[in-house]
Amino acid sequence: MTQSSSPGRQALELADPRLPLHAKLREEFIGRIRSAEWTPAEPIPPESALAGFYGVSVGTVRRVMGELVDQGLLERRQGDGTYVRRVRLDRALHRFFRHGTAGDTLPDSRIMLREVRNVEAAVAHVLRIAPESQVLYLKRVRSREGDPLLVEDIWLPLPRFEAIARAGLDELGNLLYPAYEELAGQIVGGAREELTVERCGSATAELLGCAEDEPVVVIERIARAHDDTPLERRVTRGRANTFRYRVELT
Amino acid sequence: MTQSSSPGRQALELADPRLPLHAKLREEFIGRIRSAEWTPAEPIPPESALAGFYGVSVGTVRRVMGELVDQGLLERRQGDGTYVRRVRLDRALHRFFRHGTAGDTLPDSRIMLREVRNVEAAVAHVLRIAPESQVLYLKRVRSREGDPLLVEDIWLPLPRFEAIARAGLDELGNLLYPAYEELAGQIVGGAREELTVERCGSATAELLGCAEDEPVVVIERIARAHDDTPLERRVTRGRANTFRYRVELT
DNA sequence: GAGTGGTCTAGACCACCCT
DNA sequence: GGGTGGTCTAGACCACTCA
Repeated sequence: MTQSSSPGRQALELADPRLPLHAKLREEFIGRIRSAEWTPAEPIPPESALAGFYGVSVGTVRRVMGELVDQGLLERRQGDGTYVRRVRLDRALHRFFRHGTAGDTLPDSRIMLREVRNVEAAVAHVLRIAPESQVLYLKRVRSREGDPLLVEDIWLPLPRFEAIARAGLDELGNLLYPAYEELAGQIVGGAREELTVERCGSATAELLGCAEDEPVVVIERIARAHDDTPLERRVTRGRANTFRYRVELT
Repeated sequence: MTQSSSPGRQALELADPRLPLHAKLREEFIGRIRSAEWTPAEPIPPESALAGFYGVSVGTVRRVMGELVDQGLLERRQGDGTYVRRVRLDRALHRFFRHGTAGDTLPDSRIMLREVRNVEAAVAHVLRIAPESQVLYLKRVRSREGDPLLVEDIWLPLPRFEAIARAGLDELGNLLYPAYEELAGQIVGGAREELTVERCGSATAELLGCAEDEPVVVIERIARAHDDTPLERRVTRGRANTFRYRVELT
């Protein structure tokens, strides 16, 4: 603590000096995640190394790590290391569409359309890209046991996702986010979803096999990188009578 | 640590001895909350006292307290004490009904009907009471700026909530949970909510001032005490086109 | 001013994963 | 066996709240 010129002390002073140590450390760690200096691909440095580097005790590092784990940014694996966590979509709203007796099996997905387009104004706005940009548009239908369950519209900014435009449709498979990471090097760090209800349009009605005025649940998602760059715009629709969302209040 | 006969050691051995100390302590503390030995009305004993009583270090007590705070069971007030937390309904689903330009102001509520009834089978089941029981039924309309926004059906088991049946309607006021605690001594510790969509029935349509086939969002709630006893069944309905629910995924 | 929770340290020992 | 995270201790000092 007398070594005021150690590298760690120096780095942490960038934050408000009135903040407690653990708060400064947290800012520091979040910065490394945002800047993609730490990625899910490999473990971050061990707690003892970080403590030494920043000139703080291991207990303080552990405390901050624990907070970031609780917050969902990091993931600890005992005996192995601590990793930046991949986004977990267990709680994504579309998982609350239920269909018949089907359990938690993943629906099959089929990409009906993939094309490069000029971006619509509303999509450009939420993706925070220029109005004259181009985007990759995907239309996808997810079904269970042959019955259509969900219809999805997906917009990806170009050229960031050019690899997805070029990839074979079989390479994209059932889950898109791993493909974003492996093919385009884009790591999704989080997402916001909004649920509304509307009456089914004719196009959606045909794909879902339902009446035109039947209520549908609409889930609008914006997925972002750890540094908050919008990565994907997605709108998912499914029949409202197959939807049941559960939440615990404490 | 050599005092194996201290009162604390004894008490903690009730749990699985292979469990780490902090896990046993957590079970112990949760037990005291469930049994209502600790209530929101007064602070729980200070950390130092608990550490002494159980024969563990303050750090271990602090760790467990922190976990219970994160989990929403406890609430710390620096310089004052630690309290059992009252349930927080900030995230209750009905708060995502939006109406015109109105901000976050609480809607006015009006109790249209209050009566003692024989319980319906479905309600008896979720309240876990006998099928021949009686319940207190409330019908409530919540409005903003004079426009009806939500219609609520509420069932409370008797005789547990007899005080609510006898109270003046003005004593119940806008918020029911404080009334449950103050008048009937029933402390709500948590709740589960489920969201579905249905078409508006004629009775609800009249109260909400909308068309009969218009989609409505239905929120079914079961509120429970800390010991898991079901306390309240509530069904809330509002027009689906005023509903927008937002969730962050991490 | 007394008592509470909040911060931070230093270090011992354990449990787990890898190769 | 060597390194990682996990548990637990003991104690110093600070910041806040309340009477």
